[in-house]
Amino acid sequence: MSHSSQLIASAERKCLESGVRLTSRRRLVLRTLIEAGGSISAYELLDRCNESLPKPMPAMSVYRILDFLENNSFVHKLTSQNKYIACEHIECCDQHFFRSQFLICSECPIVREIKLEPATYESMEQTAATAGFSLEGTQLEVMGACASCSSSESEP
Amino acid sequence: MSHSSQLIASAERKCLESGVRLTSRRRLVLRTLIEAGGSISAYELLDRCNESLPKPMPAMSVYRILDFLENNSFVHKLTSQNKYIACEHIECCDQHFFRSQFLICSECPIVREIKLEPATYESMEQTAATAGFSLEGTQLEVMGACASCSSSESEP
DNA sequence: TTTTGTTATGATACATTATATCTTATTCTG
DNA sequence: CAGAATAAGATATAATGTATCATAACAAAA
Repeated sequence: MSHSSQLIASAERKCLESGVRLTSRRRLVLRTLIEAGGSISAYELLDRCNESLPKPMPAMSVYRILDFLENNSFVHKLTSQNKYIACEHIECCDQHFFRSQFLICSECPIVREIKLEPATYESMEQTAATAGFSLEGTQLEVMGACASCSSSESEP
Repeated sequence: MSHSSQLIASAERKCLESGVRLTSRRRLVLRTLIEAGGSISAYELLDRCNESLPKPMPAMSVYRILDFLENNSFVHKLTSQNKYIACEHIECCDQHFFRSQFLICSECPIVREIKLEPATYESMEQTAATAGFSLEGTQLEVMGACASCSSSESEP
């Protein structure tokens, strides 16, 4: 069973549990995004989906489906990039019980979703409090160089 | 002297020092953004600028000018919002010597730019390192409720 | 001070990202 | 099956941002 099929199966299970429908369109969008292996734009995703459809789907559908997939934590929007990425925790026992931090490589398409350390979050929270702000379900997006890009940085 | 004039004067001084030109268009855009008192979109900014111009300026100009103002640290782009905001440190002795954290109120247009605590940054850096990422000049944008919105939260 | 090069802006077209809205199809429920 | 609810299609348009070529303003050298 391929990696993506396994993830789709998990998503399927979660949908059943929560009583929402993972229709064939939604499955296609999710699978296509998973197989993209990184973040892509909604229109890029649309194009790739349409390659496997006899009749192209309108852009509106992709946005609606992305909405659904986001609400069900199968997909995240990288707001700083206007791109979308499959959640790295589709197979986790439960929905996200922690906050995410996205490490976005500025050289290549790699994006890693990692757990935002509670200590980091708490210290941000405290700083915010000094300005009278109380943070809300924060998704952190930070730029950087991934392992392979930072090692090949100074090559010919 | 009004608050915005004071800031413009500081910007003027900094430009002189670094040998770049704060032209009248650029001054207008900066002043308009300062007077907006919060974050606004490029087109909103364009419209407001055009109100004080005999002949409207094209959108392209605003984007170019925003580029200039960003490069000179007079303005920041809130990438998660596709909006722009005047820097809160235009009057500081020097260019940004620290990283910024933007606290964006999800209820009202208030945005506060505060210093990202080095400890917070370092702990993020460390977490990132476990995924092989090295962070690059990170601007943090987080959502929350500002002081006045969080206090009036449960009112009629 | 004219000429020349650089920087800034104008003008125009277009690309990209996203939403509104009305209609049709599909699926669920009684 | 009827009717309700949900999902998807179709179409139009809004919002955000960039490419590119032409012109204007300014600065520095001749």
